[in-house]
Amino acid sequence: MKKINVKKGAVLQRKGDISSRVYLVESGLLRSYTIDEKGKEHIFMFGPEHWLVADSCEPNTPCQLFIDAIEDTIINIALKEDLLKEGPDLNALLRRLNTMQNRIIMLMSSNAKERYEHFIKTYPNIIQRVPLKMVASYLGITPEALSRVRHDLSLEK
Amino acid sequence: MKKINVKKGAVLQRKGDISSRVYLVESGLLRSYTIDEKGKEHIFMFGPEHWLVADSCEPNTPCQLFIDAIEDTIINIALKEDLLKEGPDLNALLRRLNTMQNRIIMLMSSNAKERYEHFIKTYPNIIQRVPLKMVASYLGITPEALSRVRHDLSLEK
DNA sequence: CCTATGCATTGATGTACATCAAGAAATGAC
DNA sequence: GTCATTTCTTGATGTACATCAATGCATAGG
Repeated sequence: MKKINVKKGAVLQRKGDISSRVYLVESGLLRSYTIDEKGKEHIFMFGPEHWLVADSCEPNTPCQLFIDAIEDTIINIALKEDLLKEGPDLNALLRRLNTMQNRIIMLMSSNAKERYEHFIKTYPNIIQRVPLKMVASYLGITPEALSRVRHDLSLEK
Repeated sequence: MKKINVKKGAVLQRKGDISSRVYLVESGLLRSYTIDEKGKEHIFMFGPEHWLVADSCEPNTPCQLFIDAIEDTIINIALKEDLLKEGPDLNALLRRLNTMQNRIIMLMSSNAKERYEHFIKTYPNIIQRVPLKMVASYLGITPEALSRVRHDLSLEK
């Protein structure tokens, strides 16, 4: 468990790396994302303070995710093996499963506006800290679409 | 850990239930799915033999998923608490996280045809066992769209 | 301070997929 | 076997969102 400081923009892990590192965010903000064959970027998750950020790849297989810092960030680095040995935080694991389950359901059942409203409710503090185009990438829509959703919502009030 | 037989069509769990049961499939096929506010059904996952099927809801909160049997199925039922106590299968948990991560990436980056091809590659044995409309529901597209994807693919060869 | 780069917005157009509707084929009940 | 129900396909139309392009605003670097 090694504590380090990373500067905004620093890349901790690249797609294709073989790594079983896990990053526990103490302060700041990480993000994990992938780049598909068409060159498009998709944010998998944001990692604000107290979140665990990691690629859930199998041991000794190439990672699918890039991980980098959106803000200057202080992280604790651990290895999956070590976490597993010392008895991992099972509740954290369950919570993570739950988060991912919600995400999948949302991606399958919601349109752009619903996704945005859900995001705002679930992560009210993230929206002020990242450019909107990253929010769009997380939601699975384009920045243009997000801009229009926000415009429409502002009219409704 | 109780072993039971369930008939095709039997419902093991409903959305809104408070349940921390986990179903280990010995033979047969389960499915978990949700029904959204618009009344549309979305299959979250299929559970063929040796899979673990469960709602990843937090303890004592209502489930989001229905779980039922697509075929006559033999399952072992356990409680999450018990599994946690006796040291859960961590590798299975990691594999599950990986599966869900892949699903999220797929939903964000792939079109209907790519999703279908990915499904065929990943679950080659499921496709013969379920109606295509369930495959469509799993992929997040309509049965009509799936039918056309399959038609186009058959022409390509 | 000025300029370059990235970000957000807006409009015009394109497209993948949804929806609706009808018919054919398969499946199941009796 | 026959009838009813569900499933699958095909066509016509609709729509949410993507894409492309232009412009105004910030922000950062020299």
